[in-house]
Amino acid sequence: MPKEIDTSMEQAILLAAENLFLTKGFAMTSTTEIAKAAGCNQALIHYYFRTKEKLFEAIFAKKAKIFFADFHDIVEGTSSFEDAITRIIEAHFDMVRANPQLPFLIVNELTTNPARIESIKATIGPVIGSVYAKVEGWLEKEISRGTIRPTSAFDLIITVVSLNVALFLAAPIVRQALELGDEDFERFVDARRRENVNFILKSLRP
Amino acid sequence: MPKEIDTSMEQAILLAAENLFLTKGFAMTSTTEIAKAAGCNQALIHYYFRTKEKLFEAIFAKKAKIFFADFHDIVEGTSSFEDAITRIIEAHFDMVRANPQLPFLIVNELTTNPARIESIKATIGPVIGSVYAKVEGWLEKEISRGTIRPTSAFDLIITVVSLNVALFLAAPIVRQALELGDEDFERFVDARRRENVNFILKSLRP
DNA sequence: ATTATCTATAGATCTATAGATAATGC
DNA sequence: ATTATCTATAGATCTATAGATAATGC
Repeated sequence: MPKEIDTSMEQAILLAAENLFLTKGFAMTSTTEIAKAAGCNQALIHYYFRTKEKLFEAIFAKKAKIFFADFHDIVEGTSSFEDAITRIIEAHFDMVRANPQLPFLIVNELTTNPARIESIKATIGPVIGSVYAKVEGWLEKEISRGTIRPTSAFDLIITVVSLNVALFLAAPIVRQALELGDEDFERFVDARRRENVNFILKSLRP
Repeated sequence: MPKEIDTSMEQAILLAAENLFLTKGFAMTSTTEIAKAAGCNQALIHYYFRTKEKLFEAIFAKKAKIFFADFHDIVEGTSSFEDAITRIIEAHFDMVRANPQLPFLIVNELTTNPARIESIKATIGPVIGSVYAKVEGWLEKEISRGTIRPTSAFDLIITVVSLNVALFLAAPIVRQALELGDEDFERFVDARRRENVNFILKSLRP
């Protein structure tokens, strides 16, 4: 027996707000617009969330957590180093691909409102810390074995995230500039997924 | 005899608007705010630029051109391939570093207002095309010589831009999360400049 | 005379709240 | 009784324009 879908208006507001914030950012989205998309009047948003800011924070915290987490599961069950690195790059890539507007939202809101960084630090700090420790352990072992060149976990992680995230930040631009249809665009993304893995593995050779 | 600095109010408005748009984006900046920063009243902005949108476009077109251009000069006077690639990566990096908020503005405005992409395509298209052709020529020669592994100019360019730009998009976040002071941050940026070049050169080995 | 700058204001938002009414749970 | 939803509106913007005044160039 599947759980009933929550059709409460509170959920409808959250969903509508999520979509709008993701595509237009905080400043460009009005509560009137959210209400219209959710199918209620504008006052109800304040009944449930008190302010637009609080509504945003509820969504942002949840989304940021999704974006930065999910690694614990991936990092488990490693075989060879190459395999482990490949899987972690691909997992990160797939997560960004499943939430393609999220990097934009995160960059946008953390840049324009730095105070938010502190508030999500407590949530995501431990996750990043644990991934970092794991990657560092792998690297040290492989470097001492001579199977890869000396590299810091810090630089490797920044490189992975940069390559994966930049693609989706630039996606709307690349897509329109190159006039790619849906299929062409998917092919392009697939190719870059392989290329990112390839690039990183090649760069790690001793 | 140095040329007189243009102290006209029109220039003051452009400058003030540039700073504000770069740090806060289009939507979050009001014309009242711009006027205050420029030292005039809000009506004068409309006297010179008619609408806030047109003022933004004047700034955006100029900045986007700076950002995408500047390569012609760099690409000239090449020696070895490795040297040429190194210089082009570093030149791009330095350009982003000199305009660290620009990637944010470009991503922000081209994502929320895709119509703008068309309008800057004519300006930057030729620049990119010429860089692309040059890089492609280099790659073909080196690949046939066996000095680098097979790679497309397209992928290489995307990789360079991704690594260089992502750093500055994430800079405010990284900086606050890691609690870096000005000096620490500069060291971090310098290290990444070397690492980006290093990473790309290593990845190109046959 | 022409151009630059100002004051004042219209008209269109937008967020948030007060207070009325409808729906729900005991 | 309590919770959910609505209507109406206050108060604070914000962009853009009209029309007055000051500065400049001939």
